[in-house]
Amino acid sequence: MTKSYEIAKHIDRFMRKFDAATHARATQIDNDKIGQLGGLVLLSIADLHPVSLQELVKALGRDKSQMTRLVQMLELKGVIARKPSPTDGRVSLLHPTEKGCALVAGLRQLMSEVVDEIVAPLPAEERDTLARLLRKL
Amino acid sequence: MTKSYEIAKHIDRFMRKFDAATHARATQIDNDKIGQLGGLVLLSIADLHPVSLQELVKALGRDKSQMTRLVQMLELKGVIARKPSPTDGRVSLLHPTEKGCALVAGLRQLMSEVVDEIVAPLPAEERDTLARLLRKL
DNA sequence: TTGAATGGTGGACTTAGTCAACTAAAAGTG
DNA sequence: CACTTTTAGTTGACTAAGTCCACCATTCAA
Repeated sequence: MTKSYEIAKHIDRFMRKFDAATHARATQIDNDKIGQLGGLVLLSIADLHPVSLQELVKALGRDKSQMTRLVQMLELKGVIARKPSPTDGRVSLLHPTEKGCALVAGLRQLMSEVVDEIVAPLPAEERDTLARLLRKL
Repeated sequence: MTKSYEIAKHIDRFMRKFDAATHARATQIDNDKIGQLGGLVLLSIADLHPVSLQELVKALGRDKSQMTRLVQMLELKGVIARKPSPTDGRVSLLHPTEKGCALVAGLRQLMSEVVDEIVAPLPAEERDTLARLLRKL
């Protein structure tokens, strides 16, 4: 019987490994220094655009004030832009710029590599299982 | 075919969920404000003691300077103590105090609850699979 | 139409994480 | 043995991430 709290440690180590691996490679591609989280936000915007700040907050589970500042930073660096929502005067809809799209392509590539690398010790079948389980949660 | 970088997002969401759940409950038990990471370190010390700082660094994948300060904080709060290693004049070996042990019991309980809760949507069999896969990585 | 809910912003703060410089005790090598 | 190199740990200074709260402006609902 596995002590259930051991899972927490496994997850923590897994995450650290992931962070370390992305961080190590990111310097080559992250010329604008949008950072780890900035990259994640950019990827989400690319996937969901046009998307509101609130939707990003829900998708990524971060605080809205944090998201405000991340989005401002991304806008400043010119990788995303916003235009006012036609139906709601409060929201602006976010979308990647051309520059942003180029970066997104690189990030996706990088992410895939890192994931593949970390998940390498698992046979293909178990890899799929892991992905499926994570998706379920 | 799942885009492999999607896994990264799943993992991120999973972690956020986990953090939120522990954070929400921790306030009830964490009277000394040792914090999220402090709790993790304390748990590791309880599992591995007597343990050196260096071993903790490896076990948790954090920076050694960060670990120094976390350990200092835990010592200050009286949940762990250190005694010099008899065989190596550089290292001090860490172990939980009585107070620390009591806290550890609570933390383990809390962790288990959170894990169980998050993993609840999975049937028991898949839960085991997930634990096994994480352990492999 | 007024009052509550929602989307977003800003300030101030705590916790995490990183990097480099530094001490002191091992450990390896001639 | 004297020497260099490693290793364990500490400190300072800094950046990134996360939290909490007060605050507008718009929209929605009684």
